[in-house]
Amino acid sequence: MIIVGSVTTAGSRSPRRTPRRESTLEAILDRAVEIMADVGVAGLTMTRLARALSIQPPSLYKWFPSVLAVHDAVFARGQRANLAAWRAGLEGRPAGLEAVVAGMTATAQWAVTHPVEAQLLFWRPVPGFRPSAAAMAPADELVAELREHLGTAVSRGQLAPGADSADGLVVLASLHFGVVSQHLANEPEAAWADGAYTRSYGRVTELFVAAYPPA
Amino acid sequence: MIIVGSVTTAGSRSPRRTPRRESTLEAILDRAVEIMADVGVAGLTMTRLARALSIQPPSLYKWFPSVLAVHDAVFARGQRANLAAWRAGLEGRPAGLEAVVAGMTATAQWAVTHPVEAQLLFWRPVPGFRPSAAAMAPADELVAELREHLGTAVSRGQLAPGADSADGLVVLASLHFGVVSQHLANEPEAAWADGAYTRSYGRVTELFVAAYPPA
DNA sequence: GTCTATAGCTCGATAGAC
DNA sequence: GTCTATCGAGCTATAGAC
Repeated sequence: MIIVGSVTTAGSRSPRRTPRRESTLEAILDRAVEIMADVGVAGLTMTRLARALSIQPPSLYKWFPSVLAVHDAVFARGQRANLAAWRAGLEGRPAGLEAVVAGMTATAQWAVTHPVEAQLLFWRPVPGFRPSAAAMAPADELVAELREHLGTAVSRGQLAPGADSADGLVVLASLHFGVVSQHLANEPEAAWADGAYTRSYGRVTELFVAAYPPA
Repeated sequence: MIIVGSVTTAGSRSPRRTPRRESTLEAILDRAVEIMADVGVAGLTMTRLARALSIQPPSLYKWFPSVLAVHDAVFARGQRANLAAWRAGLEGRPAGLEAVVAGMTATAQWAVTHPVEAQLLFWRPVPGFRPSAAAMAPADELVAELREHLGTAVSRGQLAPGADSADGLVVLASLHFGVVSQHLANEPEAAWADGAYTRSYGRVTELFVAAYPPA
């Protein structure tokens, strides 16, 4: 009775989502992230995870059908958290450019404080791992909301037309992930306020406005 | 008699660098890169490498003392090639901004056409692998030359003062690696002219000029 | 849902013959 | 500088008792 794999048995009458089960799963994923922080994102194994949980490896297969399913679950939880950070960041901000700036900054800060998840989400460091469509869904939502706010910014004259096009997203993503990637690769230990790259994150939005200057 | 490891025995009278030996080493590294392309940068193993070379794993230890030494050799060769690409790119260009643009574009193109080496050089995808100082040396040279050209650009009034500061390098690196990282993570198969990110690489330098506009 | 036992594989690396 | 043989370890995953 596996509920975490990509295929779930429709119509099963087994209890799938009890609070108890949910919190156990969370604890397992917490440990998995700790291990990835220790030995690298690609270094997670069922044996190591079991050892960290003080259980035997076969017991893990009651929760996850394979080690890649664990990766997928960490990935999915990371995407949900990143989306939540984005939404929390723009909460209370007026729609448009201000919301974009606040939201992007919030996701950048989330990435910096969650380097393991960020590597898993934004690079491809694990051979053989392809995130499931369900795990990717929050990312699609985030992009849709971002694009909506960019459209608002354009219609309010805060950005030039085209800022909300596919091209504009490419520019914004390059600027954003440029800072995040450089931080993760070169000074992952540094805090947001201390990192050479993160410290100047504000330039990301400044330069994006420079790329799409309002009339 | 290992010559590839980080420690070399000074004063040995054995032939260290015959052309024959050199070309064998190149062939081994070529295969290593092929394997990394297949199974991921972190998926290189001595066993797989030996299999690809149609030799037995113990034979490999005559050339490399460990699998991490192979990683280091691929890394070192990549850094040398990247530096060569940079220098070839700015050859014949006038010193200053034009040279910076040409050189950066050339290294970006090198990275896109050598995704395996680029991942190894610019991310940290292999648990336990730390490049040796010798392998890093070409990167330091490149940065020094880049900084020199930025200084020239400033003194010629092509960029605002500060473009050649540590801060300016941070901005330029973020812009540059933003495009490269997004390309490698999202559309590594796409050619330079076809990729959504690489196609607009020209914006990198445009935006850098926007960040440090001449008076 | 935990365990023991185990199959079957791959791995890094070494010893030592040729 | 190639090989065979081998050690000791790690790994994924399954079978089946409790």
